[in-house]
Amino acid sequence: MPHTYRDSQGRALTDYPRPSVAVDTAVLTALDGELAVLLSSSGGEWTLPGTFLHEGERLADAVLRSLRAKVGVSGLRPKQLHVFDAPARDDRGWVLSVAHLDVVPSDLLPASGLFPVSDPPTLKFDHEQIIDVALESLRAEYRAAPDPRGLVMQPFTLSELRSVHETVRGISLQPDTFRRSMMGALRATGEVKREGRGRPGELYDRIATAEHAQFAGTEDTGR
Amino acid sequence: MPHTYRDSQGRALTDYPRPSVAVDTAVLTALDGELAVLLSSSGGEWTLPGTFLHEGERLADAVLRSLRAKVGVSGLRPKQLHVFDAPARDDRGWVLSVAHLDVVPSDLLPASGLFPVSDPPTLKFDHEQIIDVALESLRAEYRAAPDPRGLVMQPFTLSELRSVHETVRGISLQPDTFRRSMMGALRATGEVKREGRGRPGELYDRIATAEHAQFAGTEDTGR
DNA sequence: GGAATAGTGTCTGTGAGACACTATTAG
DNA sequence: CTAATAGTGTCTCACAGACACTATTCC
Repeated sequence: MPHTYRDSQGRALTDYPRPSVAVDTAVLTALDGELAVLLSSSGGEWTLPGTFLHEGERLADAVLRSLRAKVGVSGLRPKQLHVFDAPARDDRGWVLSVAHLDVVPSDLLPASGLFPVSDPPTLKFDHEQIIDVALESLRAEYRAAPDPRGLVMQPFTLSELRSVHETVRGISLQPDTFRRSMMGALRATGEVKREGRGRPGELYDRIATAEHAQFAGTEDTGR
Repeated sequence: MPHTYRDSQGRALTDYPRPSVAVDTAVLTALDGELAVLLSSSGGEWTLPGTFLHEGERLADAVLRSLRAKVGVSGLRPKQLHVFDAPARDDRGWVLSVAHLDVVPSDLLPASGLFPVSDPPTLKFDHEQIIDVALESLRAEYRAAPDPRGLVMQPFTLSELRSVHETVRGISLQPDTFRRSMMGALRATGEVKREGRGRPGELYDRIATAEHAQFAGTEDTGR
């Protein structure tokens, strides 16, 4: 049994007031050409899925636990975003919230809990702010790599990849510029995808060792 | 007196185990053409200045309090970086640390506590990691604006500004490219600075309304 | 004058952005 | 054939990077 630490006044750390620490996660996904966020409703109010941090637990593990419990999804990659610390942000008491982002293909999520990020319901606490930060973070990730969160099944055509980028960034992109900006980070499989009319698209994989692709993108102004 | 919240098991938030929450701050400054970090030594070990979060206190205020107490500086702008949450990171118990960055002109700091970031002493906890994150964050800020942290006294010449950028980024920059990249975010005062030999430099202010200056910079390869 | 520092003219290469063109499929 | 989708050629513009030049000061 380890000794309990005592400070110069002979008090243990637990003799001082401590906050509760929660994790709250913006689970984002692409649905019908729009980004959607997963919400749960408790007591007539909408919130992001979250939980309190347990003793000896990592923040990322608390996120995974809360998602398994509330949504039944696992195997994700939580990314820590920001600590929300306004003393009165939670009416239950002194609660810090460590906001996280995670991304899941929409078919693993319950459709009933998904709301478009462009028009979510009113949320409790500071959860609307969390969604804003998560959105900005996700967009930054997709500016830097072809599909860092695995929203497209490999292999994919450039149309499919572009469609995901348009969804994530909320704008339409020019096919030619998009193609050229991505090619450096993709590997051709040699296969093609025949589907419907038109010339079949070539299929690509992401290059694993990707310090690549400073993709900046181009808004399609609709000429 | 407000009611204490009780959950479905009739327990208050404080009936569950909670971590202590600390703030630790990498206070960076420019000293002798190098970035330096402020360290304090307690019990033969070097650490970043930090403190425990008090009840009802904002994280940023805890940072300011710790810097006033340990360094006697105030009026800074702490930026939250990341939560370090390894359960065993602090041998005193379960302590989360919210890492922060702050930047202070070196003449306000005790020279005895300043160490070059390129070669710091061995630090306790995960504080070396905090310095790394802080460095990256500071460099990103200086890539985006002329002097976001006020390391140069206004008005300044382009030489002075460039010198600060070279210090922050740890490389030397070409005067011509640097000048052109900065001009869009500066306002000429019409004054000049006469000092020593050579043509006097024109003096500039930062443009306050700065959504400006996507400065990327140029390493001087030493032709 | 010479040395030192500040600032400009201008060429080159790269890459985003845009538009028009060619290529390959289904029907 | 036409319609539809995929992909390329190439022009323009902006800008980083580089080098050489001019400008203004002190000594």
